[in-house]
Parts: sequence; C-alpha cells; structure tokens
Amino acid sequence: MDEMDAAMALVEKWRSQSRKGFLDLCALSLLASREESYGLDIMETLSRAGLEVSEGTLYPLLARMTREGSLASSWSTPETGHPRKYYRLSPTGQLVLAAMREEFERNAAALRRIEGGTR
Amino acid sequence: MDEMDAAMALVEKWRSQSRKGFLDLCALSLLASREESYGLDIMETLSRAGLEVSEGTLYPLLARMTREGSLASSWSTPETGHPRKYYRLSPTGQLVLAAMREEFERNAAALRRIEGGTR
DNA sequence: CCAAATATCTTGCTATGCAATACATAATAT
DNA sequence: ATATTATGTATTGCATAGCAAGATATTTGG
Repeated sequence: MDEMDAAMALVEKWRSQSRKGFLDLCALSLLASREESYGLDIMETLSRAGLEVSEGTLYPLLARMTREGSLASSWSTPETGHPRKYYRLSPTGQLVLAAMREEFERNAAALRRIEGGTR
Repeated sequence: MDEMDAAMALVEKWRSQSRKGFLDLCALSLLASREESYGLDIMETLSRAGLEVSEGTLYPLLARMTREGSLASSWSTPETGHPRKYYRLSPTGQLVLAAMREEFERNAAALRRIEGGTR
C-alpha cells in the first residue's frame, strides 16, 4: 500500500493545519463550562474528550489569548502543591466564543451543502 | 461598544486561521461530488454554499494539492471560450478526503463533549 | 540527597490564508 | 480596428498558529 502511505503523510500534515483556530474554540468552550482551570488540567480534560494537545501548543495559546484579552489569569500558590496559573473566560472572551461558535456552525453547514452537491 | 469591537477584531484574525485545512476539505468534497471543475467555478460554487474564498487562497491551494497528488489537472482549450484548467479527484485524493472527513467528525465530536462539560 | 512528578515557558521551523498584484485571452462596445 | 470589460490563472510577501524539542523551577518520594 504505497498510495495509502502517501495519503496518510498528507493527512498528517493537514491535521496540524486544520487545528489552527479550532483549538482556540475548544479552550474557550472548556473554560466556559468550568469557572476556571490551569494548563495541565486543560490538557488532561481535552485529552479525555479525545483531543490530544501538547504543551508546546497549549501554553502559547493560553498566553496569547490572555494577552489579547479573551482570558484572565492569576497565579495560585497553595501551601501544599505546585504553583499554578489559573485561567478563566473574560467578558470579551465570552463575546469571542459566541462569534466563533456561530462561524464554526456556519462553516459546518456550508460543508454539508458542498458534500450534498450544491450547484 | 468598545469591547464588542475588540472581540470582533480578534474573531476576524481567528477566522482566517480557522480556515486553514478546512478549505482543503471543502475543495476535495466539492470535487468528489462533481467529476471535474475549474478554479473560478469552484469559487462560485463555494460562494453559493456560503463560503467566500478569494483567488489568492484558492489557486495556491489547488496547485499544492495537485503537486501533492490529491488532485489531477488538465487544460481545456475549447474553440470558443477561455482556456481553463480542470481539476478532478485522484485515487490518492479520495483516500485523503475520507481520512479528513473522519478527523473532522472526530474533532466535532470532541468539541461537543467539551461544550457538554466533560470532566 | 537524588530522582521522578508536576507545572510552565521558549525557540525555531513549517505551513497556510489572503490582500495585492500581475498577466493573458476572449467578448463586447466604440 | 481598437479600447474596454469580463473571464481565467498565477505569484509575492506578510502575518500567524501548531508543534517538536528543550529549558526551568518546585514538590514529593525513595
């Protein structure tokens, strides 16, 4: 299966491209249903939902969204345990999330129309 | 509405990121339901399905997928009308499309779980 | 005290979307 | 004839995100 291998290599490359932006939507969605959370916990939760995300992807993502104003962050240094940076959705983040969800749905609907063979 | 403007600017930036890869899936899906088509026709069809794609996006995309082997292309120079480059799905392209659809569905399902508030 | 686990951050590379621009040919109007 | 518009494809340059690899720091267990 030579053709199969070629196809799989292409899909692998495509895979990481197709996650651009999508991971933002996932992170915001998670924080919308959770009050607050920290990096590794977010990674584990996404993993349990079937989405493997590496640290080199998630931490820059959280830093960027905080810088942009969609997230707010604060350190927690408990008496026992590691210091953690907790993130939560800001008001701007809620607006952003709503718009992303709309756009995602619009795109999914467009894809269904395309698959259906619109002329 | 200052916060609204900030949010909309962010979403605008996110928008183009979130289309990365997604447009490959759309183009392949379209060609899977159509035998063959050419650049401007693909643009118009996507537009009718609710997906606006510019030339600077679509032509490089088609060139790349042809180079990679997911598409096959051939010029048509009819007696009347403009020369057009027609594209169609290759066998590799069909494998790639199937894998992309699977991955897209898997991601959509993960997002639904995340929205549902998985722990 | 050393190793493993927990937790976050950074660097460098690769790849795509897109505005802008360019180029060429066919049909239409003047 | 010739200028203009419409049709059709291609390229360049920039901005941006994903990700492997590696760095750093603290806590807990042997």
